[in-house]
Amino acid sequence: MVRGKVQLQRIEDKSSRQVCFSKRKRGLLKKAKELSVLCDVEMAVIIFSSTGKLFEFCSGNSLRNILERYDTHKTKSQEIAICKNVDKTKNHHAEYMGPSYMDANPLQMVQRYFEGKNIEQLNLTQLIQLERELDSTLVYTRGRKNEAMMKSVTALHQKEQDLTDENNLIEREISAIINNGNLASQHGRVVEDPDCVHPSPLDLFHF
Amino acid sequence: MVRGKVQLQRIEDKSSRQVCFSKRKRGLLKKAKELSVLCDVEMAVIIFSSTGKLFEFCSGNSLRNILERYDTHKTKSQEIAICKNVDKTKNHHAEYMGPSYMDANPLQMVQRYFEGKNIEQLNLTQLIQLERELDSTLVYTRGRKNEAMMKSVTALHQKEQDLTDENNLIEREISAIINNGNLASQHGRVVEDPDCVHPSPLDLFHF
DNA sequence: ATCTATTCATAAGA
DNA sequence: TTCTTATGAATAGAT
Repeated sequence: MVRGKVQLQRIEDKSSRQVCFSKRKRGLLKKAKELSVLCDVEMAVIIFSSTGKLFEFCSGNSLRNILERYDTHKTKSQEIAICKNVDKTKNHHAEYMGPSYMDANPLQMVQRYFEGKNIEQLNLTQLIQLERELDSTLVYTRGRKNEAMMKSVTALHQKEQDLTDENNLIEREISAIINNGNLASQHGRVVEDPDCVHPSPLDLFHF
Repeated sequence: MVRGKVQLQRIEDKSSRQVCFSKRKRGLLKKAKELSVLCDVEMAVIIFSSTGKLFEFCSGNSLRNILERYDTHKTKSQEIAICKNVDKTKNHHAEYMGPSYMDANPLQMVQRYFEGKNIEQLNLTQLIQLERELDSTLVYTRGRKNEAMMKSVTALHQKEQDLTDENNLIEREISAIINNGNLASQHGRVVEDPDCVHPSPLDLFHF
């Protein structure tokens, strides 16, 4: 940006690139801190240098918290949209199922699993095992969820196809009726009112 | 930073703060892009405005990938080494604890949570919710595990220090004994066999 | 690492 | 919100 502005492309010389990284990283982290303080926002910056070293900044005291908030935000906004669509089409999915097991806090699930034992009391070996199991279960659940979503999508496509076929059929029937009507008119020499336009078959459907 | 430099503190006027946020966010994201391109680094920026809106930047095409790399970086390298040490040194952690809750298949946990309902029978809405809850629980469990690991490490360091001190003490005692022995030999004019070398004090310990 | 000529970012005002 | 502008900041290249 100085003494002849630089092009926005990878600096090929390794040493210059390293120097530039060092300077600009400092600048960026400074700007990040300023933004978070001046404007009172929650934010995180994660940088992996080309040598694999990690640099980070976060506004509060826990980057992990921000990542969790990010996850929540992302999953919520996505899933709400998907849920809405799915539930609109297949709303027997959204039927009332008695007291929802889902209302429990996630931790309550673990505690129930450990038959009331508080997670704080588990030792390291137990925690490692629990982590591994939660991970597998999460992976499995994701798989099931994706499968369920794919089924929904397939079902929707099928429904779409069926409706399209039905529409075509009806359209053809209507055309036939109209044509018969025209033939009948012509045969009976009935003069048509020019202002009276036959509606297109498609106009019969409300979109 | 201009027309009288600003103080690094929260801008109290809401409107000014909003304007500042908008401008500086743009600037920061631009700088982030420049850094990632010029210096060819992997990076992510996550910003939540005070109104809760999410803004993000990432160098590649998936912020999620970067977050995973972040997790890996933070946990794996540390924990593998720690796990080995911990279970070797404090293996009362691995002691038998009666019928292990951990022996259950991860899925059994979920099924117990759903009171016997098979996960295959859950609908999409339930699966999405379950996924979210497992995710939170996993994050929480990881946090607890890391905490436990850090405690173990601290304890190990202390133990290491204690052992080192003890070794030094013993070493000094042995040296003293050997020196006394040498003095005695010289006084009694006993001819030493040159092939018979006194072992170093350290050789008394098996590593 | 330090210096300096430039370009960049942006606070304030319109 | 957007534009303009004066000025402080950032930084590429040199040392």
